[in-house]
Amino acid sequence: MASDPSNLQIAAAFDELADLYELDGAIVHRVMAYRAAAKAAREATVSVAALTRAGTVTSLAGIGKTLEEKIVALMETGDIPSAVKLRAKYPTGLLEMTRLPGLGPKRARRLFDELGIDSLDALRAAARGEQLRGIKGFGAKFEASVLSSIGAGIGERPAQRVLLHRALTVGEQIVAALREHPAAERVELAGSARRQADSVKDLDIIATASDPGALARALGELDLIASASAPNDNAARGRTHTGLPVDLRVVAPENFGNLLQHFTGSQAHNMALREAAVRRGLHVSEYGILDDDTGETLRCATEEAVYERLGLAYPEPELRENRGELSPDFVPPRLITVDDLRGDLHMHTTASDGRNSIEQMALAARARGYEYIAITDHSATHGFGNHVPPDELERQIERIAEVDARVDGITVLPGTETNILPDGSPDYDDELLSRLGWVIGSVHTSFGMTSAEMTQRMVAAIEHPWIDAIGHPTGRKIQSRQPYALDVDAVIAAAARTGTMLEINSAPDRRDLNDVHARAAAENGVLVLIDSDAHGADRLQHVRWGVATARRAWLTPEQVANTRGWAEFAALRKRARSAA
DNA sequence: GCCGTTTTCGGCCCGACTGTTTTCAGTCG
Repeated sequence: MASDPSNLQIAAAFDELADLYELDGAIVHRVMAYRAAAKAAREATVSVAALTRAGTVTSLAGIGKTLEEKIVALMETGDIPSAVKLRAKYPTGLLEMTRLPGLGPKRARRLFDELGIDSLDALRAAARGEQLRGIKGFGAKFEASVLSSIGAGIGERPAQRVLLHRALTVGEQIVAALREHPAAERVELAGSARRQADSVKDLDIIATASDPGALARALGELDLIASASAPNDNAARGRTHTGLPVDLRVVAPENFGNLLQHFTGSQAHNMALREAAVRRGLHVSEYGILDDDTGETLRCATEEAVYERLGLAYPEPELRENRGELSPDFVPPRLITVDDLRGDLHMHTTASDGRNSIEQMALAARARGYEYIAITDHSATHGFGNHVPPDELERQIERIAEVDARVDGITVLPGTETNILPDGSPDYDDELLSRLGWVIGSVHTSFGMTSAEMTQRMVAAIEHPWIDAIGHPTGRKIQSRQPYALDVDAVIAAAARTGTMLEINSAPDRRDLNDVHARAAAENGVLVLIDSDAHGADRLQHVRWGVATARRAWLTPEQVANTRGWAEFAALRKRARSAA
């Protein structure tokens, strides 16, 4: 391999091995070990390849001697021998087959062994020919289900998840509507939406009610619900008009804490929680906590009671990913909230591709209670007809100064979002950059560089004296674009060394830095910035999504630069530090 | 395959649902 495999690539290799070993009939715990190792690699805050070279990779929980050898092979040869062997044995079509509902690795393997079915096409043909029912454990209903699933396009691609902001927009309306119902008592969102994950698969809602059946029936009657299956006395299931599944469970008040905890997850958190409980002679489920000694089940009205019975500190939902929140020495951090923000350092106006004027942005920011903003339109080489050439930026500086002088109660900084060119330099000259109050550097072109090249480019930008912060540092777009190849450790180290801030961009499809990287940045002493990247005054509120990511990164207000008042923030800018 | 106040082997979370079953394995969350 030309350069070290990234943590994401190592994680992908382990996930693939988990799938292949599962098809191969390995015991479930071995498969789980590979999946756990993939999670460990994906969430490691340092380069797994670098740890491997240093001989310390087995210090990561879930990675032992065997997996260390596989990483070494991946680094030295670009592949893992056992994966090569298993790939030759099981066609990729088999993995696509296991995406169909009701068809897992065991049953897919049986169809492969007994009928030679190795693709969705072959499976459809066999189902049409009624050949599946000849295999023990398969029947006519399964053939019909296969044809319907394949007809619906399931299996051709992994199930698409919905961006958090879209899911919450409708999810919060559904919760609000259910709370209005006369039978409703408590109604709470659970699941990955409650944990503020990047994307969600469905909406889980947990409720208590004076008349459970009435509340369950109410779900399907909401205008927000396009279709619903027949509700029973304590559960209902429906779909929104965009097809997002919604599950409502109505429970007894004395069990509400158990259910809410269970359905908030994450799965990894719950598994680790139950393992910790077993070591104390307790068994946790959605129905309560069973005590081995007494044989009694403790039911919990609140989540707090669940964690308390297990002797654990209460973790906010955003922290429930089994990333240390269940450790005995876990101390709940005071997580940042939207109300902690005092400024926004990344937004656009009509000078580039924004929809509003400088003044409109300033007034909207002031209405949010901010003390300061920076106007950061795109720079000279942005293209798309939205660039700001140097002479135009000079006029923009004048316009911003005029608004800053005229509008009371908020400081408006003249800034730019300058492109980081392939060689790492900004696309305005230093003299012009020095006249600004704030500069964000972002990569918008040449995404295809190697990791070494991209890292060198980014570090050069970080070392530039007039670049105060790096915008959307990895370039990822949730569900649509992978981050560019980049050694994030090196970027964090350079940012810490130079006093350059790293942004959590709040655009709901970016949230970049992500939770894992933002946590690593803060732990290494980098000041994190939460910006809206608003292209209109009504988008300043997008900081909600950046704050959500920051909370998932365990960030406190102290670790986020723009929670400071203006005087303090001003002095933290790299340009102010250099001058001092 | 990992891991250890059950330590180097024998465990490794919990329960519901489904279709094909006559007692359950596999799948799913």
